Amino acid sequence: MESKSNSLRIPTGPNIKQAKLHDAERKGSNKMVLSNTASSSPSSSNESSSSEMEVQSSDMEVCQVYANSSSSGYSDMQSSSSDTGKSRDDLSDDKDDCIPLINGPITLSLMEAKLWYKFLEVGTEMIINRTGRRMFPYVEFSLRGVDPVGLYDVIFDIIPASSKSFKFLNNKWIPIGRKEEEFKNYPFKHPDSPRIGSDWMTRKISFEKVKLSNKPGTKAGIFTLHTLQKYLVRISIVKHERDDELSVVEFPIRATTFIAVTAYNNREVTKLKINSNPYSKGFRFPMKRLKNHAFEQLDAKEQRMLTLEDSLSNSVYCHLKKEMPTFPQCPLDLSSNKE
DNA sequence: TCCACTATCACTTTTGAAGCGC
DNA sequence: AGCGCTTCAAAAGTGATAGTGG
Repeated sequence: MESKSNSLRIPTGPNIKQAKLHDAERKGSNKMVLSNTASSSPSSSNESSSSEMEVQSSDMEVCQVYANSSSSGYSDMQSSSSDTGKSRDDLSDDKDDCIPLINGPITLSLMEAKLWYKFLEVGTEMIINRTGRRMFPYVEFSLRGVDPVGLYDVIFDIIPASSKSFKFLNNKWIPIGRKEEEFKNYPFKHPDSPRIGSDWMTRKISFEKVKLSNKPGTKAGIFTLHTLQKYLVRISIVKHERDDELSVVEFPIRATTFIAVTAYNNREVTKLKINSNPYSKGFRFPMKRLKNHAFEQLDAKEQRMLTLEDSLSNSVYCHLKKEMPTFPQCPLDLSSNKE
């Protein structure tokens, strides 16, 4: 077990506990709660003990999702994403979605579950490239039910979600053939690991800076994936026991299932990313870009032909207007638009 | 010809150093 | 000297797009 590096291997063997999760699931939540039950499953321990293990779609059904009745929408995304130093009381607004047991079942509350589900409904795509591309949405969660004085590592991993590779045909992803053999990836330990349980429970745990690549490498926090294959995120809570042994509870998060691509295939995914990712604000007003660049390169006749109406009818902005007819529900951050 | 992939572009946000006042 | 605030430029992020190559 390597303690200093962020790269490590999840131990295998009888100490691994697969999180046994209920099958209830409700959508529309802005947060998702995964909870293990008190008992571990011997039959599942062997199957889940290896990071190389392939998780079939049926395995994902063990994920439990509780609903959050308070849906905060787009405006909450940025405010919640950057705050990792909240006190326990500050996190108490999570209680509707958690089983607030100390020393009881471990509970993991995924933030932005509503956003994750929006992507999941259209088929989440994550861009991968040579240098590594960040995930968006990224994985952030709070933890409950761990031993307050126990020492824990929190580990992020990406595992296959299907034995197939996929192709985008007729506006949907369809399975074709078998997937390629997986690259060797090492689980990524949270930089703050190890910490005692009470520390983990009083903060949001974020893996914002994890990157996805299609070029094999050994840099911590960059996962090498195959394009057109389906993956999902698995979080492991590793407890350091007294006798130097480790016990692990794993949370494969079905809502994070995505297909790795080098360019977006589904226009709906692109629109969702532009709407919700702060770095993509530059694409929310395509007329501005058109005016500044391509438009200037046209001659006068072409400029006249390319009217405002024509360009708007093909723009992302137009799609947004159709989907968001009432201004207050518009996800665009108009206040930050200098023009 | 098709399509996955790459490099580059213009844009925004984030970050950190520098400057300033108290 | 130390602290807090503001400003500004560089770095790092985004999707779009044209070109490349298998």
